Amino acid sequence: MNSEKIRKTFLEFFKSKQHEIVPSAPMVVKNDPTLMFTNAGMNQFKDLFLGNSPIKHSRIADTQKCLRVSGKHNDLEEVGHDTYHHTMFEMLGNWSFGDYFKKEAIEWAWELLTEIYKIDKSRIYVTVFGGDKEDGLEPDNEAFEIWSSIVPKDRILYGSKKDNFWEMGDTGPCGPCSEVHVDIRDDDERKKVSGADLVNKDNPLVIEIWNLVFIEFNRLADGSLKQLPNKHVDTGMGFERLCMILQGTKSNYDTDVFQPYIQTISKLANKPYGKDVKVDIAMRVIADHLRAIAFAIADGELPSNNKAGYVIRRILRRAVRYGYTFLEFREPFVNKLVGVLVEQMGNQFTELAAQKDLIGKVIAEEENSFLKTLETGIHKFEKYVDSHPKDKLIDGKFAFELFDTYGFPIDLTCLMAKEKSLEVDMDGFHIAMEEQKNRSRAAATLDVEDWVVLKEFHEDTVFLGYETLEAEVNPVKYRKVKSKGKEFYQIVLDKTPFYAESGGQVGDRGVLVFGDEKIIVTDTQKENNLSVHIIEKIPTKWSAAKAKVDEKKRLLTENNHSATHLFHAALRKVLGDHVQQKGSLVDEQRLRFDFSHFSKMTDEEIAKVEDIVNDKIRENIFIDEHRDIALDKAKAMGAMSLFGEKYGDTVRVINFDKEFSSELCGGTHVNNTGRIGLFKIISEGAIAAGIRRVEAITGKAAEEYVNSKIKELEEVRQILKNPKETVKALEHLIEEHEAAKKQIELLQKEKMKSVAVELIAKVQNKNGINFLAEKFEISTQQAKDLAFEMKAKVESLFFVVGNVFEGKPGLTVIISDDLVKDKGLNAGNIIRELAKNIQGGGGGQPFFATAGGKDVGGLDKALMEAEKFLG
RNA sequence: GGGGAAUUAGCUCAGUUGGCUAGAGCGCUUGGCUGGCAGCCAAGAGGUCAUCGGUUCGAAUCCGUUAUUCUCCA
Repeated sequence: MNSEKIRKTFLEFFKSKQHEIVPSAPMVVKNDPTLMFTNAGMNQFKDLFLGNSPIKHSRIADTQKCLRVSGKHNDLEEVGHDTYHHTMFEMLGNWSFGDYFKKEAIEWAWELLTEIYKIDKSRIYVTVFGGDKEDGLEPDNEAFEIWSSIVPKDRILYGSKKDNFWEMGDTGPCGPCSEVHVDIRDDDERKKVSGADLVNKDNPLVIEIWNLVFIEFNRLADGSLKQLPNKHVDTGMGFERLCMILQGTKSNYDTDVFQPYIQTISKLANKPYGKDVKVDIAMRVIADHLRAIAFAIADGELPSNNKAGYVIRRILRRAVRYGYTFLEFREPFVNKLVGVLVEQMGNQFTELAAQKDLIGKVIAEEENSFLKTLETGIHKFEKYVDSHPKDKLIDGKFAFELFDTYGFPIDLTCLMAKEKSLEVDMDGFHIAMEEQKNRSRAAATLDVEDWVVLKEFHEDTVFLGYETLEAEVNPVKYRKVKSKGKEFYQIVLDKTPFYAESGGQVGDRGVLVFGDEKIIVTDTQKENNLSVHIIEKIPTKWSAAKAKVDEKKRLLTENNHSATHLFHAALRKVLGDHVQQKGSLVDEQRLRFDFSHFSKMTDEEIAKVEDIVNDKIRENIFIDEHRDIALDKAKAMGAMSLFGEKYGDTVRVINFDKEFSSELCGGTHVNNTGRIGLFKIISEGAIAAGIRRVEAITGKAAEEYVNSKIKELEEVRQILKNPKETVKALEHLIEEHEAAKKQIELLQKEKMKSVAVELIAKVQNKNGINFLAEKFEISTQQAKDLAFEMKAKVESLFFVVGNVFEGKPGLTVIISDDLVKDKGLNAGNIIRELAKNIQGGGGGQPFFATAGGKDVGGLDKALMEAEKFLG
């Protein structure tokens, strides 16, 4: 059975059991401060488990693209070394929200695996939760009973809290789970050791494929467990492992999911797969990481230097590093695999096919920049080795500096050390690393207390902000958050006029009035589906409240948001349909829009886009808003949707002239475009390969901007005495200025030359030294020129220049090379002595030194004194 | 969120304890030579040493600010 069929079979099976099949949520998570990437199938249903959102379908199944690289589930360093861990993987899952529980979940799992997929029953082992004293939990005998009616008791094992009690995070929904393991060893191996002894022992051939979680508790911040009102089922089956079992291979990487990449890599590297362990690992790492990076980019997460973008960068670099070290790639290569990836997965995940060029380009750019980083690291390393010729051990601190500051991988440092018969002090490295970790941990304490519930409420907060900026509302729950010594509260309301930050539009500010007490709302944010108002203090007495949004800020923000839609549409008209939104920020001051496009926008293109947008503004188009339209229908109507954005079953469509601009959008907008007033682009630039960023302003801000530019130009024109052609006049002026500057420099040098000629006559020969000490009214730079001029003209010269410039005395000493060598004269030492006379200090090299001082009166004395150094 | 670094000619980068008349290679301009794969030789142009402020007689160099970028950790 090929992988595509396996996936389809799973979804059809659960459809036949009355499950709603939903699409995969984006792999990159937005609106959740605790999570950067989807790391389990249940992520997109978190709000359902927590009771923050109402349940629409009580039975759901899907395949979810997941990424596990950081946080609780961290598999990154394992990937590639074994045959069954991945960064990016698909998780097949079925869910019950307060519907069926253990019995159906277990029976259906068994039916699908043995009846449909026809896995050999004798190879299956299952585990159930064995209880935990600390949490006061009994063994899960219920699950044991259900299983024992299906499988022999000797293949049902009790497991520990670690393996059989599933938790979402430090707090949140959790419960006992039951895992299904399959033993795919050869028969003679199976005879020697029972599979039961190898379950959960990290044996690559006795593996967990399906985890059935029975969620019935909520873990609170104090560590205690609270029974949930409803019981849920949450299951997850690793798609790649399932393919391995059904295709009879011994490694996930030998299935049709990964083989196409490995074969292409093998061809590019000109090395076979399966002959050398290290080469094989490298190929697996690259095949795995390629998928993770490409999916992330397709979801709109570009490699960058912080947060989620940085995680993507690190994954890519890990792939390049393995290719560099073990496959001897010296040129970018990962990007060459994108074509195979699109062929392989483009059908199921259309976002890949649609953005093939962009993905390839971004990866190639990243590879190049990392190869450059490696080069700098090698440079630093060699410099270190050269300056420590006697050492046999490379300082751990230096190795850490290379790693920490220049991003040079530690294993490469070790490798290069080995080539020079050196060793790296790994203990020192690890100590430095530990210090770094402690520092970061100490700084990252975020203390979130449990919610205090004021009113039982399990619906989504009703958003009133499309119609009104003021409303009577009821508080539902609140909690205290401590971060970096600052304390604030988050509060949830049953309904609210406050817009919570999302879709690029910033959150509203305003006030909540409880009785006669005013509480300021500093921001409104979204945590998954929850609208959270940030307040600095809670009211002394809880009651219904009057919510008022800061109107000025909101209206200005709306101007910019609507302008963003017009701009997006105009961009596609001018540049083409390859333009995809890659990021957007809209606040009361400006709008920022990132989009895919492969070259700099020309001045003409920018002008044209501005023109179209301003035309549309003047057309005074009324907003055409559709709420609660089915997603399919909205797309069929031609509304633009974004890759990497999570949409519900029903969406909101915003049209400004539906032939021109139609977008799926939850944000707030102007009633008609005329209110925007004026649209003006103020900057255009690149932020990554293939991604451009434009910033623009609207309304009064745009007017003020244009006026200030005009005023500036007027001022320039006035200064230039109102010429006919301002630009030409200015160019001419600058040219003249440059020429004049050169001329002055030249003249000064000339002048010093002629001064030097006159001075030659004054030079006195004493003890074979041509000596002269004179005072001038010249600048320090001129004194320098004069000194060097004399040095070129007079042999065996010892020349002291005293100068006064801007009221300050200065001294310059120059000595011919032969005197420095033969007589041991040292200008640096001499000037230190002389400078005392002018209350200054100085220094330089043996043949040339300068000094400055404060006392002009001492200059003559200093010049007199110079003579005593003649010896 | 916390730490470490970088920013010098069009490009890639040197520049030691504060004082080298701010440098190298590549590129560019001009002239000359030369049938040979990055031709050779000579001359030359090109710099707000990221920014603003401070310390100092003197700052590319030391201290602080801002901006941008890199990098590690969370």
